[in-house]
Amino acid sequence: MSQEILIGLDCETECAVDGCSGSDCQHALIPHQARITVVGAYWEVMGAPCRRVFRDLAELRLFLDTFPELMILAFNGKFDMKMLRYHGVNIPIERWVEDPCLQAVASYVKVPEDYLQWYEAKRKEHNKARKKGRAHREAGQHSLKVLAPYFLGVDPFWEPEDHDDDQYVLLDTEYAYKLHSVLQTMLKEQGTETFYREKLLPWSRMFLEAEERGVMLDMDLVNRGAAESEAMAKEAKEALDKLWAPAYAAQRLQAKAQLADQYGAMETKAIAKLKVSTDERVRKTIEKYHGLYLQAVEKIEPFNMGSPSQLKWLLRDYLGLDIHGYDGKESTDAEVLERLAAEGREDVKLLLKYREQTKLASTYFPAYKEMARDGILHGSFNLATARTGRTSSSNPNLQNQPRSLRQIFRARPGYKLLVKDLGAIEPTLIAYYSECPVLYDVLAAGKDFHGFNANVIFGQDWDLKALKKERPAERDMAKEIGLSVLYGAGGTRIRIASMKRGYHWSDEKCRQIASNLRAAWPGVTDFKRQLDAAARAGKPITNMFGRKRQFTDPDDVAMHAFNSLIQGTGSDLLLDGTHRALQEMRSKGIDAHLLMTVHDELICEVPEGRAEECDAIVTRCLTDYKLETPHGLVPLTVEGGIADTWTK
DNA sequence: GAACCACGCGCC
DNA sequence: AAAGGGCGCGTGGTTC
Repeated sequence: MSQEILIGLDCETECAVDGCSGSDCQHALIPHQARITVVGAYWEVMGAPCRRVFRDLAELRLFLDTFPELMILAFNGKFDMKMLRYHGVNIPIERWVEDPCLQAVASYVKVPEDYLQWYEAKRKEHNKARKKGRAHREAGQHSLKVLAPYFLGVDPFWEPEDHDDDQYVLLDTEYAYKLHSVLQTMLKEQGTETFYREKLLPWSRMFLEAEERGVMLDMDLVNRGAAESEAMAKEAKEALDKLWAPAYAAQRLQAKAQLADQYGAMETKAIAKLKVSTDERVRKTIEKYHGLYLQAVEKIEPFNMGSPSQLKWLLRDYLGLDIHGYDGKESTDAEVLERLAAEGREDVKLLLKYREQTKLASTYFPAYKEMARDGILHGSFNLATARTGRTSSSNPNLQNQPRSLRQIFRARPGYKLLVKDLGAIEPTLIAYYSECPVLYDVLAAGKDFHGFNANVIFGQDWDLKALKKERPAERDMAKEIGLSVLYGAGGTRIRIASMKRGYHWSDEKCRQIASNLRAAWPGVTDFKRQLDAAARAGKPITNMFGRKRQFTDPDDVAMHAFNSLIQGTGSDLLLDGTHRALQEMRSKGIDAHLLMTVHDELICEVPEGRAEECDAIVTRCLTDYKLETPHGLVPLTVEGGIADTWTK
């Protein structure tokens, strides 16, 4: 058997959409809207560098087929693999075995903040000097642009004007290849290599397949919904235009007066400057500036209710409304508008409706229409963006889809969607890490966590079993406040939550409630203190999956260490469980696919006939972690089930 | 015209 | 002592 050899590959892509001229065009990132211009390859034989450039993908395919001992190293390989596989180079995902980007994610030693800032300054300098070609975008802490100069000590490098330059693609590939061995040594020393190899890499492969599979949309619903939201937004706007016509007129008058002042001043100045001040010259000057004034009046923009600053003027200055939020700051956000609407402002109700519908009509429906190919939406999932270790999603972001639109996401014919989410995962993990006896008791005994908080907040001793039915409003408020305080919120947050519901509690009372809640979870408060101290001392914080994060700025620790640990662990637990479930389903010959994850939720597509079986496997894999504490195991729970669409 | 920022809002 | 955190995207508005 021939020995495996690592080969670094890097794809350069460009926008392949006819007539696209968008400056912030993302098409080069979307397989079916991109073209691969060139692929660079770099490897070493007995320490000697070998380089090769492929412009013909058939040639690359032949090359890879001919040398099966070549295993692939690629920086953010999910992207390159996706591009290559989409464009006909059918590389099995198992052949992608190294990814320096994921190594950098696993490493708790990061590129320092001041280096990033230095690089940022360099980048801006370069962009300014650039004559043509695309500007360089901000480089994140896990980008090759930053990692290579920092860890390899090479100069910052920039893409050439002609994008398929041989030298450039080879440089990229070589840096990725060399970065790999530097980081490999680092990860070994840190004890993070296993996390990289056994967790991040398999997860990234898992997302590669999820992205390739994509999720089916009900395009009839999309088209209907798009038309409907546009119509409703238009309707709300027209009604508002009528109600606010006097305000628009006033704004216009004000703008005209301002222009009159402005041009009047210019006119006076010009007349004063006249060398020969004949009546004729003066008359001409006046005519000139009056003409300019009239031109400017023509150009006065109509009132734009999409502009927060204009809205502020209308609501506050013209209508005389109080637009202070519960945090004391002026704003036109939903919180302020909802208060005004509750006070009976019909126009503000319409504005809220307008906002809601324009959000759908400008953000979500267009994305479905433009980004779905053949009715299938292929989002992208990123393991290297969120500092906590959560995944993020983009192009489009599948993790912020409005609940009201989720029926658009459907299972393919013959399949079902298996939608499962981890129940109260964050309180569960807080109980595990903090070993707080009270929190453990509430969760282990299946008591009502929010009801418990309601009693603390209202100073009552209500029956926990009956509270959900008898005092839903109080429980709902406790849900918001209790979780917030557990995550670190204070009195301000409580004031906001209570004022929203019509309470008028003093700052002092709110601070007292926050303090009472912290005292109600003594273990949590202690643990947070200890964790903060460790983080401030620069100690890397390790979670149960081997993910490590270090804080280098002691001032940045407040709340971050704790939230990062909890969020990151929740995310890791979901991904790990999902990955194991998929392996098991595949090993049983089930044609199951992951479609997406949303932090504590997964959506799989499973064959109709085996959906129950899959449900059982997923449920078991998500709950079989042993969350041991001195008081016993903290139970993990899973909710959700089998459906045709993404709804519960 | 491009880059950047603030705001607002969808989700967890 | 006090403090929620994490994302991506569209729009308006400013600046170079």
